[in-house]
Amino acid sequence: MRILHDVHDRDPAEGGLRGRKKRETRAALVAAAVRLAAEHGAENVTVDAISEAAGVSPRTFFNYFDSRDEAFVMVGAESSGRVRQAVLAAPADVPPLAALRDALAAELGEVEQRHELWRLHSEVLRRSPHLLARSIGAHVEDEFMLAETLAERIGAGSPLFTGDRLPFGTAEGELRRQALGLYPRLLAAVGATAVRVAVEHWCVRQDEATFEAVFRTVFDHLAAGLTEPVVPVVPADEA
Amino acid sequence: MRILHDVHDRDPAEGGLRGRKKRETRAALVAAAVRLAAEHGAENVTVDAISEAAGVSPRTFFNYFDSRDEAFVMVGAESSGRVRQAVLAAPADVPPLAALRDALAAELGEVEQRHELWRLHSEVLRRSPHLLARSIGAHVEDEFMLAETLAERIGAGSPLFTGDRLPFGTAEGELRRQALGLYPRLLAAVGATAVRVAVEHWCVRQDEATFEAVFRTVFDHLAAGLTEPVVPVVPADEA
DNA sequence: TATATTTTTGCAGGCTCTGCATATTTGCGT
DNA sequence: ACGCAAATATGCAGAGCCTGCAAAAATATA
Repeated sequence: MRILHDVHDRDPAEGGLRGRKKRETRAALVAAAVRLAAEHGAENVTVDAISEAAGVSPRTFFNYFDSRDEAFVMVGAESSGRVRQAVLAAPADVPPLAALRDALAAELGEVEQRHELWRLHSEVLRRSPHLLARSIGAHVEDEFMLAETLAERIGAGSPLFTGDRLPFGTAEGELRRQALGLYPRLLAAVGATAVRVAVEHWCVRQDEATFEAVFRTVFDHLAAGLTEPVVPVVPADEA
Repeated sequence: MRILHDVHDRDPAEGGLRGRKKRETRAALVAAAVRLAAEHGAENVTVDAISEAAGVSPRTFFNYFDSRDEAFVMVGAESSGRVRQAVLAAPADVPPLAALRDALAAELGEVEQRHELWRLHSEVLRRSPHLLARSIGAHVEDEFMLAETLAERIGAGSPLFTGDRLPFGTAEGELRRQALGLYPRLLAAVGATAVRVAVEHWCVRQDEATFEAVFRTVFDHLAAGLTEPVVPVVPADEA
């Protein structure tokens, strides 16, 4: 099922010493970047400082990221794959939107507790809206891979799904993108948007409602066709 | 009703020579940037080249944009305001989602013909996915202003709407953002996402359907609560 | 151990972006 | 028309971002 595109298409789950060290270095760079940004403000953190904190040379930094800002934003890199896996694993009779909702909820629930790095990350994004914009754009690629997975889940039978990293921005990536239906694409994009809105809204009003409640409300709105709510959202009679 | 925040909060519709020249310069820079990018590829266009083509100094470029990429992305700057105006002008009995759909459709219809610059712009975004990501993030601010307008339209009665440029990334902007309800925020974000998906899908399959058809299909999906379509979207029996 | 492949690193150099001082332009009252 | 005040444009210096290239170090393989 997997397609080898060229020499650079190595096994992403490489188990050898090489792959392990690469993952460690990437994680170390992200952690250093986020921690330094949380302390000094993102715009005051240089590539040299991040590299030194991670124990590599400044030149190596750019072997891992295309720009400095990317290091501040690549915190949820592994989440994308787990969400796609959960979408595929959902029972067959669950409608697509619900499958997506549950997959996202499960991932967000885990992520919320597991890594304390996420708190710092959201802190950094709040203090640097410039990075929030960057973060949204950075996940466009994830969004399209999710669309492929949803297409497979629905049974649109995309034979193009491979599970490997999408060569975003390449001619071949464009070809695969073309073959995708409109509905899965929309579902993936709206799902990502829903998560973003829920997170933003909750970050700003943490004391008014739990994240789960906000998240569920958002997807209720979507399932209701975005009709105007007659009662203010999250009414008291929910209990 | 308007709130003066500080010295920099000038009248955006300034009619004098100053305001006119500023708008002209900004438009000249955007046009030069897009044209050069369409010809040589965005990554091969320097700030010096853009500035020279627009007839200003390189230093002046950065008085108008925070980064070089911003000039490639600021093509639809005036659209945002017209959409908000159209949302407010919709008849009172039109549901929010439909009002938003019609406002966006009207603007997209005008934009599609008026400026030939848009063709070049989409060309540039296709050839530089890096800029597509940037573009999405760049319109987060527009999205929030739209949310404010939708809140006013719905009658949630946001007394915070002022119509002026939102001071994005400032403490005061955060405060205004907090006071906004979840539903208008979601509606604005999903609307922007819908436009993006429709444009992306249509750009890639221009020969299969008109943009209006794709756009209408997307909003039909939204109104239907994103349920799985039983028939492939845009079925033949539509005619 | 010897060889091939991959990754890291240093270095040179161009480009991006900012702060500051200065010159130019515009708004406005006289 | 003239002059003052405010806004804008410009030049310059300097820090930082990012890339290509070639050599060195680390890793895989035989």
